[in-house]
Amino acid sequence: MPQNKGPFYMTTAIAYTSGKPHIGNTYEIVLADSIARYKRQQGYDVFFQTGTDEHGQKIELKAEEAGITPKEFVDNVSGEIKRIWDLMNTSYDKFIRTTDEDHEKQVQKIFRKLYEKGDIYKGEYEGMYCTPCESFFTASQLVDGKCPDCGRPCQPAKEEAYFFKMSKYTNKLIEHIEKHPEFIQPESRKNEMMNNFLKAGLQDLCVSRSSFKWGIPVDFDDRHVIYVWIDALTNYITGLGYDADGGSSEMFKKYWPADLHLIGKDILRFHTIYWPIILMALDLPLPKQIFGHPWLLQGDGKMSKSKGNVIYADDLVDLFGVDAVRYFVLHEMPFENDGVISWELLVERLNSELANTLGNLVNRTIAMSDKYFDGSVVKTGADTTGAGEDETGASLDFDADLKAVVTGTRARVEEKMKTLHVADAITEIFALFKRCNKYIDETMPWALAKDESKKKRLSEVLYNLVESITIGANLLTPFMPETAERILKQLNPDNPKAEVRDFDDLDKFGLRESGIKVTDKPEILFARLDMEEVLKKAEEIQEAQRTADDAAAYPEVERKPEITIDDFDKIQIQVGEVLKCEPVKKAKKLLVSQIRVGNEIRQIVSGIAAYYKPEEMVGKKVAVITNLKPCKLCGVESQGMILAAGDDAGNLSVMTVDRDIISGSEIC
RNA sequence: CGCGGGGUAGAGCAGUUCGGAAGCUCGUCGGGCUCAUAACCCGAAGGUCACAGGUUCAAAUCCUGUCCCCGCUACCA
Repeated sequence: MPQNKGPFYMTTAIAYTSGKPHIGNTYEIVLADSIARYKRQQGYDVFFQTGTDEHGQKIELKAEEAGITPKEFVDNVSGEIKRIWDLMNTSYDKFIRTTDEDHEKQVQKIFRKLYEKGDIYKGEYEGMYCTPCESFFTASQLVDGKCPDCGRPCQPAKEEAYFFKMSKYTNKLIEHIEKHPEFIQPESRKNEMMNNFLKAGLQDLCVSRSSFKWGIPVDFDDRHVIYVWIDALTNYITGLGYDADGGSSEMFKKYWPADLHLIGKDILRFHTIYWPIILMALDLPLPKQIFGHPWLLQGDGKMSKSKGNVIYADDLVDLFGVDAVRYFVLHEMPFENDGVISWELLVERLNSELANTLGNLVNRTIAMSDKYFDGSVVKTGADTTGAGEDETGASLDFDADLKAVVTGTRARVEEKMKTLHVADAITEIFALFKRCNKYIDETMPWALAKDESKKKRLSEVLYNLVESITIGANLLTPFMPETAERILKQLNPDNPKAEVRDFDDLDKFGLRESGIKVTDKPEILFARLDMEEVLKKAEEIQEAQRTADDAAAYPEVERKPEITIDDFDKIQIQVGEVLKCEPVKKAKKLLVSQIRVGNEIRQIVSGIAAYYKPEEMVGKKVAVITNLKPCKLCGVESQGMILAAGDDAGNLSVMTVDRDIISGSEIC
């Protein structure tokens, strides 16, 4: 056993249970798993936690649509997520659910503790309120002065809510981040957080909701449920057995603070600002590192169900196998930038790296051992030491060169993994396998086999190969555990465990016992796949998705309550002619138009810059709401609103009149 | 003048900290080999290192300016 290097606690984000995770979500758990396995291999006492985040209004609504209780809904989805995590062969030690009883209990205690401490206070949430939705929105969330969810008008209102005093801890957090440059990774993300939030000053955070019920109630005020921040983020400590009243478990004492929170770059703010501040308020040490990984994106445009191009892990596993999918997502992801996945790329990688380089190497090595020595790989000592150089000056000491590459790989992998450059670490391991292929070419075992006097040399060559592959397979274990195991099993079918090495020994050459037999039935590790066949199957999968989601191809619009003609009559819509249109400075999405409505000229700001060029707008006769209260957007006054239709796929069309009609005409 | 990242061969990327012969993987072409999964090995072609200036014996790398892409932030009445 390797020596114990101490505890190592790492987590992934907990997945939100609103639907089945696609391959992009799955990437995170595989990345985390490879790190966890690697750390274990190095000798750390790893605790690896993942799980699901199950509360909130969205889930309440989805459950209602499905006609089941929220709990039934999240049980389903959480089960599905866990199934996919298991399918990907991930070695988490704990799968926490925010609906777990002990988690809920602790969250209530934490909330109470912070309240008693004065860091959470009861205040008034001021904002725009949508009565039917029972929801508050900030002025900036409103869409044309109306509820962004249902589109009905909102009124300014106040409501009781609990707030967390973020501002109290801002300076302390800034100090911490500056003192610990490794705290937020990659570094570019750190700058975003510092510049966009911390230096600008933090507002107090609203940590309760009374607009929905599906959450953990505040135990001393059950009209409120605890909002996501304290509910979800605290899973990292409740999962270990933290107790706000001082009765924390031994596990907690051993593993906290976490060594690594692995999360998507989209939720960095919550993990690098809110979470550390919550911990400070609880007088707990901060996690050592938060790594915001990039995203795995679809090659051909954005993933959407209606396009039928969502890639799910289980479809990929069916076609390629678990380790090929693991290899792909781990190896194809750049460190800071988003990576791309497509069926074509998968096939290409599988064929060239997994089948050709690795699979074929193992196969040919075993085949030769069987053919020439009946599988018995004996170390004879007939090496190339002192072989000198060829006429071009290149070394003929192939063995020394091979061994140098093989034994040096561990250090190179360590170097890359130190900074979580997983893809680069894998590249190093494959360089080892490539070197083996080259060694075969250099030594030409088939030629040695023809000369009885070179039998000893041939045996040594095969031993060196088997030993090199053994080391490579051991290094590969964290990333492709199943494959590594299959390789070792073929190299020593009677006692594969004997070939599992301590990490510390992976820079030593020659530990394999001489004379062990390799398998006499080599199996194909990765079969080459035919691109056309795969694409055909991919098309079938996509077709099935489209069919299943035909209904979803049309936008789902939430029904608004019935209104009378009098209600409608309150809104004045008129035809307006766009005279002039230009971008709003300092705003990417806004255009400001001068619009003739009858005999007056209105200035109207619209969020359509992504869809229309200013010159395209000029001359259009559009529908304009003319009795909307004026307001300022990005410092520019808007006196009304242009009507437009938008769909989920990101298309937008302004409403125009289809015959010539004079500007100012009323629309009703 | 909001903040940050990026623009290097057909594709995907490294190299920029600290200037010193432009590299890796895939693809293409040519050769070698036949143990092996039409696999493996070697070689070649292919780049004004976004653009324009500057510093230097020497710039992908440092400085100045410009253009383009992508995040984050804000405004989507």
